[in-house]
Amino acid sequence: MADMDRLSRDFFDRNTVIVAKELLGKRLVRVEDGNRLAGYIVETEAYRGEEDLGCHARAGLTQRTSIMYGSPGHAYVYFTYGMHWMLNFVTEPKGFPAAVLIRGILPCEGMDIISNRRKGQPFPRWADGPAKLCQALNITGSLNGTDLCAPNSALFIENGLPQDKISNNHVKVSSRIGLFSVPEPWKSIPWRFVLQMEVNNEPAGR
DNA sequence: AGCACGATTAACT
DNA sequence: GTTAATCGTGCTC
Repeated sequence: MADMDRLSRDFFDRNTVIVAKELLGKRLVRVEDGNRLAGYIVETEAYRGEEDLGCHARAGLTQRTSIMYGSPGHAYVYFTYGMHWMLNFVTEPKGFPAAVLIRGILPCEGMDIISNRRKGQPFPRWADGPAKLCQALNITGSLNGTDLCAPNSALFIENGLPQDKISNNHVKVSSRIGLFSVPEPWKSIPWRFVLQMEVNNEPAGR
């Protein structure tokens, strides 16, 4: 039953760092024109609260950050560097601004569409970056605010790999990427999680 | 109104 | 390793 596989709001309504780690191995699903595009989440980062000077919420409540102050289980999609979209999931109770940045997925469904959008790149590197996966799954600002827990949502998460099947030995923890002018301790806080997967050089099931 | 910079990527030396 | 591409956001004047 695919619907029982979908993560509910309770999953996101927890400490952001725990959610970021437990999102590893889950399956991100994008429904577009009736097609399922999907991939296993392999890299995440936690951004947590106004005191986290790496988090957009350091600026307080603004039009852009308001989604992070809302209910957990919604998509926060923002535009940066004049050309790239980034996908995040809002976490923690309403009123506390926090989100998990999805930094990489391993595509597993909709391979033809994804590979066409990522021309020139070899599998499994079609979506190994926060902007790359948004391009691969056609995620833009129109999906900002999407409720991941609503029926018929264009974006949601499925259980994917069972949590107890992911050994801590396969999860690499490090500081977050790209925070050049962010002061310590936020610059080095170990809130990045990477799932080390064994991957063939060819997509499965083709 | 103007400015500096960004949770990046691809292409280059 | 270095750099251009390219524009929304938040801050200062």
